[in-house]
This record gives sequence, C-alpha cells and structure tokens, in this order.
Amino acid sequence: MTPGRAALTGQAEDYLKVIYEIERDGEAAATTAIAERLHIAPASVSGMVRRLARQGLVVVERYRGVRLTPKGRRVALQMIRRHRVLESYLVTRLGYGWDGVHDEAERLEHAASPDLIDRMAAALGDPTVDPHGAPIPRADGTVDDARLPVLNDLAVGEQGRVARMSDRDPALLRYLGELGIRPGVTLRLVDRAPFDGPLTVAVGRARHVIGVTVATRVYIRDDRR
Amino acid sequence: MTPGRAALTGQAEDYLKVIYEIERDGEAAATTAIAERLHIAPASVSGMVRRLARQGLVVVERYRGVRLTPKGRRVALQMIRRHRVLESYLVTRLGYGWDGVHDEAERLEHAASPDLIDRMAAALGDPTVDPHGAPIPRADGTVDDARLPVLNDLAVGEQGRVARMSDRDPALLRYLGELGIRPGVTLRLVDRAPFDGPLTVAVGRARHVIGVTVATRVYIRDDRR
DNA sequence: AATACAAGTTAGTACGTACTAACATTATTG
DNA sequence: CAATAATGTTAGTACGTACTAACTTGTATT
Ligand SMILES: [Mn+2]
Ligand SMILES: [Mn+2]
Ligand SMILES: [Mn+2]
Ligand SMILES: [Mn+2]
Repeated sequence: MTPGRAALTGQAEDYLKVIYEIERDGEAAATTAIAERLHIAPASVSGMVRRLARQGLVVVERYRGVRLTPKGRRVALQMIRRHRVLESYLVTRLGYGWDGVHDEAERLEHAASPDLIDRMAAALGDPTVDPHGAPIPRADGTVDDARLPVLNDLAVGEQGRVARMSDRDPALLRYLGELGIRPGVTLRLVDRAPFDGPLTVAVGRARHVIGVTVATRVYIRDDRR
Repeated sequence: MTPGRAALTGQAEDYLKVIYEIERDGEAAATTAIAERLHIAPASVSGMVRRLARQGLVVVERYRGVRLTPKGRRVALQMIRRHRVLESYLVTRLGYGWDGVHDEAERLEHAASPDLIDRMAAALGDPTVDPHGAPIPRADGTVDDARLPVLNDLAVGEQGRVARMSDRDPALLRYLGELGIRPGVTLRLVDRAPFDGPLTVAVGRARHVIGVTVATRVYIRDDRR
C-alpha cells in the first residue's frame, strides 16, 4: 500500500485541493483557474502541474487542463478533511471566529498528521460539516459532496435552508454573520430587482437587500418538497 | 516595531532553535554541532548561517561558530514557546503520549500563529512547563531557563527531584516512563559502579540500574538544599 | 616547529517553487 | 474564414535548501 510515497510538499497539497474544487464543479481544471485561486502566475502552474503529473497525481491534457487521478483525488480529499476538521476544532474548542479560522487551517493542514486530525475529529464527536457548512470527508476518503443550488438560484417566493458558504473571504463571512445568514438558517427570497439587481431576502422577521455576488456564494438546500 | 520583517522559513526557525540550545550551554554554536542536531551536512549549515546573518539573526565568527543576536534570540524563544505550548496542549487535551508528541510539535510550531499558541496556552491555564518538564517561555519572550544538574552529577546517597528530560528520543522517554522517572518524581542515587559504570537509582520503593548515557539526559533539581 | 587530524568553508550541482518575457495554441467574433 | 483575444506553455532567472568533493583553517601531537 502506498509504496514509494514521496512525501508531498505543502504547495503540491494546495494545488491538489484547488484542482479538486475546480474540477468538482465542471470540466478539467484550467491553468488560469488554478492560478487565480492560488494567487500565482499561470506560468507557475504549468510547471507545478508537470511535477504533479510526474508523481501520478494528475493527468494533463495540454492546453486543455488537468484532472486528478484517483491517487490525486485521495490526497485532495485527505487535505480537505484536514482543513475542515481543523476549522471545526479551532472554532468549537479554541474560540476562533468563523471568519478568521480559514487562514490558520490553510497552514496547519500541511503540518498536522492524520493522527492529530483523527484525534481532533474524535474529540468533537466526528462532525460531518465544518463551521461553514462544508461536508467533512471521512477518514476513509468518502464524502457527501452534493452540488448545491445557490441563493441566487431561488425563484421569488421560494425558500430554502442555508447549507454552506464560501469560507475564503473573512469580510464576506462577517457580513453574512451580521445579516444572520449562517448554515441552518431558513431564508426566503422576497424580491429580485430586474437586470441582475439586488435580492430582497427574508431572514426570520428581518428583510435584507443583498447583491448578486453575495447571493452566489451562499449555498442552500431546497426546503419545500 | 519589527519593520520589514521578512517572514522566516520553517528551516530558519529550526536553526535558530538549535543555535539557542547549543549556545545556552556554552560557547558559540559550532557548525558541526548545529549540523548534527538537524541531521544535515556541515556544508549546508555554512550556507544557511550566512543567510541568517544577512537577516541580522546571528553573528558569525568565521571558523569559530555563531551567536544569536537579540533579534535571533527573540525568534528562537518564540519558537520554543510554540513548541512547548503545542506539546502541552496535545498531551493534556488530545491524549498524546509524552513520547510521541515531539515530532508533531516540531512541524506544527512553524504553522501555528502566535494567536493560536496563546489560545492554547490560555486554555491550559498558561502552564509554565511542558510535559517533559521544560520551561515554557512567556508570550513576552521571558523564560526561567536555569542550568540544571543532571542525574549523573549526583553523589552516591544524594537525592533530587526530576525537573526535566530530553524530549527528542521517544524510545528514551518510553524507557524512563517505564522506570517511573518523570518530572516531579524524587530520585536517590544509591550506587555508582566504578569507571563510569551504571548507576543504581531509587525511585520510590523500586531500584533501577541505568547507564550513564541515560543518567546524563535526566535533569534534576537539587532537593536537600 | 612540522605534521596530522578535525572542523569549517567554498564550489558546483540539484530540486522545488515562483517570476517575467516571449512564443504557441485555441476560442471568439467580425 | 481570417483576425484578434484569451489562454497556455516554454525559456531563462532567482532564491532557498540540501548534497558531495575539494580546499582552508585551526588545534593537537609528535
Ligand atoms: Mn477553509
Ligand atoms: Mn493550505
Ligand atoms: Mn519537544
Ligand atoms: Mn520544527
């Protein structure tokens, strides 16, 4: 099992994570998409991707993008598990705010052993979602990672429960937190201004007017029916 | 304060830690001493040391060794604090054994933010020593790091309380644990065989015969004043 | 003091990672 | 379809880190 495992670098691990995320909602991961998420130049991605291919973690279609191999996907899911368990632990046990925890986890995920992660998960009773509502892959590498509709997909009058939200921008998370929009909360789309205009959303008794950009980053679970 | 701080790499941080430790018990840190503790070639140390000097963290006396600058010492103590707080937290909150915790801390120390460390320390009530009895530097950078005698320094008949022990070798820690030798325990030197022979030590009601190598790695606090 | 050995440094190589600039390919669109 | 724009790759550079081999310096021994 896992014969000459070469011990991946932290960057390689981050590449695999973002490739997984990009690929998950669509086609092969494009060079620029990877570059954007990692805040590096596309040329740098070409180089790293070659190395990942050499290690059998991705398959490259030149000028087309990359896809994870099963091995690459295993590593990616492992990293995502680490990240999300860490976030959960830091929030529930060490008082981190959900808006500040991502960066810390982004670094710790590369240093924490699988054993530490399992201990943290166990200490929390093996949670299934992280503080942002994202599903936590299990130690065996499985996940329930359904594609979810986004708040912006609701029709006027429809309602849904907030399932999860992007965790990468602390300011967005603080904003959503102020509006009372967090995983588990029920929302109803009250109105939508024309031409991709702002949405009016009911959160409990409150009404909030939010932009489309925000409404695209909040994932919901269809409620009625 | 801390103007153009260049963000040290993890390796640089480890170098500073070992330079601190070597220098603390003696002269300027010799190239080979650093190389040995880090398990790298002496030539590699020469290179890194130049870089550390360029960053104002050490002062090099060519062919003689290096010394930490005040800035370098500050970083070193910060790293040692991180390491020891992490060890303490992992042992008391996540069930790590004292013999297995060092390696985990050795990696996490470079990824954990000062904020995380302070949160962990606070969660434990700001402990002053780690699981191996080593003093934990305070957040302000101060420590009580007294030079301690070692079990091997005791005269026959003398006793002392175990203060701390080297944490680097898990096998040694397990061995000491089996003998009941851990921080806080009172020992008495019952006998010493001639020519650097083994020592007979009383631990509670038990007697153990241990080698000089081991007796050199157990630090004690002189008891009978 | 001359010699020998230990300790330390330099030179040259390698690899991972990132960058910019220049070139190549694919997609879009008039 | 041809021109243009967007996307992607290669070449060349840089830096950190480590290695080995060869050379230099300092210390100990005869
Ligand atoms: Mn996150
Ligand atoms: Mn990361
Ligand atoms: Mn340790
Ligand atoms: Mn370390």
